[in-house]
Amino acid sequence: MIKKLNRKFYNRSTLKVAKDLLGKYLVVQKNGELLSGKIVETEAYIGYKNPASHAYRGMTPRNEVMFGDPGYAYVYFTYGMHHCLNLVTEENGYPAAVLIRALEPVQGIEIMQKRRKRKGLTDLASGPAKLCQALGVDLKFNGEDLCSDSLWVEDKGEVIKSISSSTRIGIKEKDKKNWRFFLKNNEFVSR
DNA sequence: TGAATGATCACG
DNA sequence: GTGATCATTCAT
Repeated sequence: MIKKLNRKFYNRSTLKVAKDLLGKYLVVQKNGELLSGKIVETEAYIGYKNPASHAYRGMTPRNEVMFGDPGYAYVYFTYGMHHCLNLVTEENGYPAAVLIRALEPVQGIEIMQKRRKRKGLTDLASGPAKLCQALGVDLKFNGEDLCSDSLWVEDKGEVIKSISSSTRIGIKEKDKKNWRFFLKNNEFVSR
């Protein structure tokens, strides 16, 4: 049974949402294209006290979506060339989101290969900026409603075997929180 | 290991 | 305005 995750799903503990998203399917529908992939790796960014979060110094024009209602997309541009996709969690006023770090490509693989200029499967969406390039996600998706018909997550009833966790990638603070989650022994996770 | 490449933010 | 920084990727 396939069902689109509703706002209630996102309005929960960010760590729970980050883990529950593994094995679900991210879908992007745009310009008549339908692209999707299984979520195999996520990271949690929670609250304003954690220096690793964009929300650490309070609300700014860039991160304001993180402070809003759950179930919306937070997309940001970084390193002068890359986009990253987050799904906003928890109640309005509390800044938190789950970074989607890697997908196993499922639908629209030829389009992804063309966008990524890569032939195989494992290199199409095995990183937060890679999957945005593959799916065509850019700043126009910032603030997009995940309960809409252009960007959403589906539960196909898939049962997850084993979840591993580790420290988050690419953040320099010595925060030892194991807030990165991924499917064990999955070949589509980053690096 | 380091270059690419530009938006963002704090500071003043 | 200015300068440091950056939840990355790819080629060397």
